[in-house]
Amino acid sequence: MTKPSATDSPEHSGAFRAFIAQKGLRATRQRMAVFEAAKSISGHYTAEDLLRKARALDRTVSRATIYRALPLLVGSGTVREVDVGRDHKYYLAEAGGNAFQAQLVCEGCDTIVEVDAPFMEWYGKAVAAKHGMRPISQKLQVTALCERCQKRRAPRP
Amino acid sequence: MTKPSATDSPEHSGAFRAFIAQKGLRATRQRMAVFEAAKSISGHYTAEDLLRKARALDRTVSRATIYRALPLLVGSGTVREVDVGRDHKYYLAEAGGNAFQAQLVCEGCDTIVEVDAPFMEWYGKAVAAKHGMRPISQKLQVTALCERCQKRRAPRP
DNA sequence: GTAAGTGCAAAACCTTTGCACGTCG
DNA sequence: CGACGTGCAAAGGTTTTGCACTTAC
Repeated sequence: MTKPSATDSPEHSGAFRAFIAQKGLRATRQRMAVFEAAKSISGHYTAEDLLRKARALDRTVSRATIYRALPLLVGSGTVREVDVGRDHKYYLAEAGGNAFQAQLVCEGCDTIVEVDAPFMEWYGKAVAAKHGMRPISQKLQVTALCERCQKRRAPRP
Repeated sequence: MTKPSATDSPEHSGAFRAFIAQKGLRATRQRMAVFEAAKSISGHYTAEDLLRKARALDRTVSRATIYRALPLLVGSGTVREVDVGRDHKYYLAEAGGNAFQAQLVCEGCDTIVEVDAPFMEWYGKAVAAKHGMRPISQKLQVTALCERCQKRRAPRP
């Protein structure tokens, strides 16, 4: 049943290798381990999660290397950074389609749901333009309670 | 020319006094100084800014008191918290009209512009409902470059 | 060979918290 | 008086950084 997963396809690192080469950087063992780890995690994860995964591939990966590699992963489009104002940032493997996405965050369990919201992109650009500003990025975040958390916690008397 | 400002009207603290009394808390000298300071600052400010202003009114106000008072100011509707993912949070005296506002943030100088975006509120609620979640709050943030920063920094070769 | 990269540990940074003392009601 | 509030300073927790050693190219 398990059809060949894309996770272990070595050629997937091509774009990333090209990105770092073009910047005059080096494809070190640790860097590539972080890259592979980042691609292998599904859903949102923290820097600490990534460290664990990367260490499973290469024991020598340190926390500093994770934090130094993350901007490269983001810059190369491998990973997206998701900051929902929690104590730590989240990261997410970038899907193929680059549709603009909003984040639905459950206040009870911190679960994050990515939601396509193409209209937001248009709206954000319009707002920036109206103020004479050149738009760079936009972010819509909806805090809510998921079904499970609605039942678990009474909304307070 | 200077028409009587609302800043020094003592009765403006009424709502805040009622809020803390209703919670069984006390209207201490320091707490009220922080309140007055918060109302006197126009535009966005940090906790540190607030500390300076409050100390100008009452030298005994400490940083801890600022951080302990801020949730009360927010809870009473005196102040709005604005978190745009920078190193520190910003605060803003709550205006009368409670229209939903988006934040336009200049990436170059960190200036924040509040923009009315009532449609966003509706949109956020709809997104949450579509996923069976009960909406609590939403936040739209547009990162951009203001005119001055567009000229100052070349977009990098 | 040499400049970039790495691990380690300490630093940085805003914010929170423990404690003993003050003070509002 | 007694609980709530305060100042001080130290702790917290993620991310960054300085330094000497490695390593990719």
